[in-house]
Amino acid sequence: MRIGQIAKRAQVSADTIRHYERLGLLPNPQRTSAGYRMYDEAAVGRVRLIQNALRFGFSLKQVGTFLGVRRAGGVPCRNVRAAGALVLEAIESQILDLTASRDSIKETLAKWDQRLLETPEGQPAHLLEALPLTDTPPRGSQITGRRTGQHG
Amino acid sequence: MRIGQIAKRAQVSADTIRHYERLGLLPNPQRTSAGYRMYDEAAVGRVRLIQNALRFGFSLKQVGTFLGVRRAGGVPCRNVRAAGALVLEAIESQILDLTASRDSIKETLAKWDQRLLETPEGQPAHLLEALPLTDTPPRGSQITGRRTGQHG
DNA sequence: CATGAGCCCTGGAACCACTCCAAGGTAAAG
DNA sequence: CTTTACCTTGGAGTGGTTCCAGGGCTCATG
Repeated sequence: MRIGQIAKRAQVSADTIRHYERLGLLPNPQRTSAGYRMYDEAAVGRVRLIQNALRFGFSLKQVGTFLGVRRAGGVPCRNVRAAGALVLEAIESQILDLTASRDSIKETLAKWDQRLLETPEGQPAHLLEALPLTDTPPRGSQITGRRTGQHG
Repeated sequence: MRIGQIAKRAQVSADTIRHYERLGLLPNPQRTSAGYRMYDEAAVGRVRLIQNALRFGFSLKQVGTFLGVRRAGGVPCRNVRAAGALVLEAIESQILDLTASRDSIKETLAKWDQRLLETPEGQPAHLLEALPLTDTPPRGSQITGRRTGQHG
């Protein structure tokens, strides 16, 4: 199979497969005389494994580490389990953060609507100045780049 | 004030301020003869406004648009309000996604623990293969790069 | 054989909001 | 004069793709 076939079967783009290869997550495939990548069935499984791990919340780097251990004859399962626990923690704290954000945003929108009612059309209502104040330093993003989950 | 002062007062790094300037979100400041940027009080407010807008969930690009309208003598408030509604929608759908993810992750971890119990130490438990299946295409990330919220 | 459609190749830029770096200049204190 | 702390610039890095230009290949039809 050529890259397009594999891509279709694994529900990713051909670019994504080449990307994984560049990062060393997929072994270098055989090539035709024209330089085309040629894959076998097992390749679909490897791509899907990576996708599943990403959806779970692992980073490509982590997946690469696990796969590296495995290729070296090791058994990464304990590491995988530990990393999974961290993913869960991160998600839970994100949910808390987002929930708090949502509440604050709702309040802000309500405040804005009132302000807009009190402001004649064409006049500035200064909504941006009415944003909640910065009272905590904006340290550390924690979003690891999760994709839309079909986790459940 | 020099850039470091402004940065400290607005709780951001000097790099961030230069970044905003590069993007046109902050006006080009006056310079000393040595080329140092010099700011007045109002600059702190401008930086904080941007930070507040980011925390709310707007992108720098959006903030730039709003500020551009304003600088052109316009009144972006209606646009700001509409964009705010979209931010709320996005956050709510993220919360739903993350909650579903969390549940699935918990299940997966439980499955893994059982598997690990049944697997002799040093043997592969194949946790990665036991990840939930890819049944939906992984289209579209939606994470807009939100930072840790102190929204409430 | 020529043409076109559809696939493939490579290396690199783009996304976002920064962050960090090198390599150098400046200011103020001891 | 030295040290320390600040400042300057342009550019690269983060993550997980996606998209692009500019070219080559394959196969089917005219």
